[in-house]
Amino acid sequence: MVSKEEIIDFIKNGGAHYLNDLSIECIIFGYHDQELKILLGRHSSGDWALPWAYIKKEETLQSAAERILKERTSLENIFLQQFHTFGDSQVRLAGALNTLAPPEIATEFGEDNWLLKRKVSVGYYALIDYTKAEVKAEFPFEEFQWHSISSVPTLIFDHKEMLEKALLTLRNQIHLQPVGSNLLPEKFTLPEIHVLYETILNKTLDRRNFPKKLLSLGVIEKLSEKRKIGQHRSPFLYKFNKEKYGEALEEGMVLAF
Amino acid sequence: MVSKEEIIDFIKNGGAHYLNDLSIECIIFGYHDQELKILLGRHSSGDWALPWAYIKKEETLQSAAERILKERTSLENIFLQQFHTFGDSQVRLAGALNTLAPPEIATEFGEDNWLLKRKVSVGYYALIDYTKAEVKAEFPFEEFQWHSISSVPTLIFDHKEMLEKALLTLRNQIHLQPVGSNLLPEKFTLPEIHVLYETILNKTLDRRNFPKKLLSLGVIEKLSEKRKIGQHRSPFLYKFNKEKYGEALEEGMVLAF
DNA sequence: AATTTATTTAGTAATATTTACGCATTGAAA
DNA sequence: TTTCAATGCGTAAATATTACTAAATAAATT
Repeated sequence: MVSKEEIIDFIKNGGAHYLNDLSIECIIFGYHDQELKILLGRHSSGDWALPWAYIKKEETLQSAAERILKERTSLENIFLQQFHTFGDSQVRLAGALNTLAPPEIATEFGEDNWLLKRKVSVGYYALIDYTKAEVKAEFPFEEFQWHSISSVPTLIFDHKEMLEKALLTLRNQIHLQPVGSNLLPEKFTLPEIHVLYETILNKTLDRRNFPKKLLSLGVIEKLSEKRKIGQHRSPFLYKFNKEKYGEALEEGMVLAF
Repeated sequence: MVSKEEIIDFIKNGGAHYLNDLSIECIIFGYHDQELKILLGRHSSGDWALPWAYIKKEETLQSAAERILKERTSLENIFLQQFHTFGDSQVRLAGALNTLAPPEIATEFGEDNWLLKRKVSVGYYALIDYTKAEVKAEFPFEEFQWHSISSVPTLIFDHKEMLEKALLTLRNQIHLQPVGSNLLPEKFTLPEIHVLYETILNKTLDRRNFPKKLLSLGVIEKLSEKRKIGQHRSPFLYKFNKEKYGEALEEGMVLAF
């Protein structure tokens, strides 16, 4: 909970502590019920947005992104990737992007207030285990919610474009690095990872051929354990082979889907 | 040619015209004599660096990068790709990165001069036809020279890391998009494109199988024209199929090498 | 003029991977 | 007991990749 005095102080004096020309936006992907989801926050104005924050003058980009992530989800040591820096949209160039700094701020705090300056944004995306995230909001957000990427509400600023670019990057990256270790629980089924890949790639993959590919790489291993799913045959559980997965992340691979 | 007065004005008052927390660095790749080369500039201090500049407050990132490129090579409408934003190295955090602003500037122009502030850098790489570049220098550089990527001089700031990251990005990207259209002349030989790919990938590709791959994609086409190379069999010339090449850039492809 | 040298062209064959697809097993609901 | 549908477990054909040799070429050398 942030008091009004703290908000005013932030607006007036924050420019001395934060980089004035930059912000960080974080696209937080989770996976649940065979849907890729993103974490969105609602401003007090009612607008939905990606998680974002300013960068402290002495803070690295990476640690700033990690801070945002921890503040929103309570998670640490998770997969976090810088993907693009945005600064060219009209909304960013105009410098009128900040719901913290409505028009009246120009009269109350001066036209050269740091919040009225153009903000270039360094975009990161994170892949997290949905079940482990403890979502929490704080100023300037009132609440956060998970949304399926197939039903994203209207987003402010250029956040729609940012989300699209993050998805495109993830979609391309999937050919060069395996994905899933961060999004799935430790033990998962073939249908779960299958649908995850189909969701990211936005295409249909043959249910009988797809597992052969991952197994031939050695990034996943079959367990003897099964999961009861009700009135159908119980699927086997699988886990990631940390060593092979790590090698595939490190050295790259090229997978056509 | 920039006068001393202009330099002083730039140092004193540039902060009102340029983003204070950001710069742009440009890795300009060319290809010549079967070597990948980069364009480097020498500061008056003797240090070698990547081409870089500040971003005007009203300038988009893309047009700033295009401006740097045109100023250095006289070229327009060329392949230019943002690849990573850098800000976390000690040299950048310390804010002591600028050879324009040596220690005495803190006394002469004040410790809060815009040039002494930390600069986060948005990195772009360009792929240009070496034969078309008209290289020219201006303040703060004294001269520019092409260097083979296998014999790069010591670079200031974190420019070595930036170059490495650009190469890595290019190396990864080559699996998702064809490369060469920007680096090779309109007509080229198989050995030329073969060595280009080998140089970027840093691995050996079979001389007999490699062309079949590009031909099977349809991105290159064989001409009936040959190029005399002296005391050996004249190789055929090839050209890019603009349509197929454009499709491969647009829709992506996945090529293992 | 013949021979040499080395680059390039033009393949073939073996192997690996991908693609397409069907049938059997399973397990709760009907 | 039967039904339904998800999952497991394949096989076969098509395609791509990999490994590699020999022929053609063209100026230099003898």
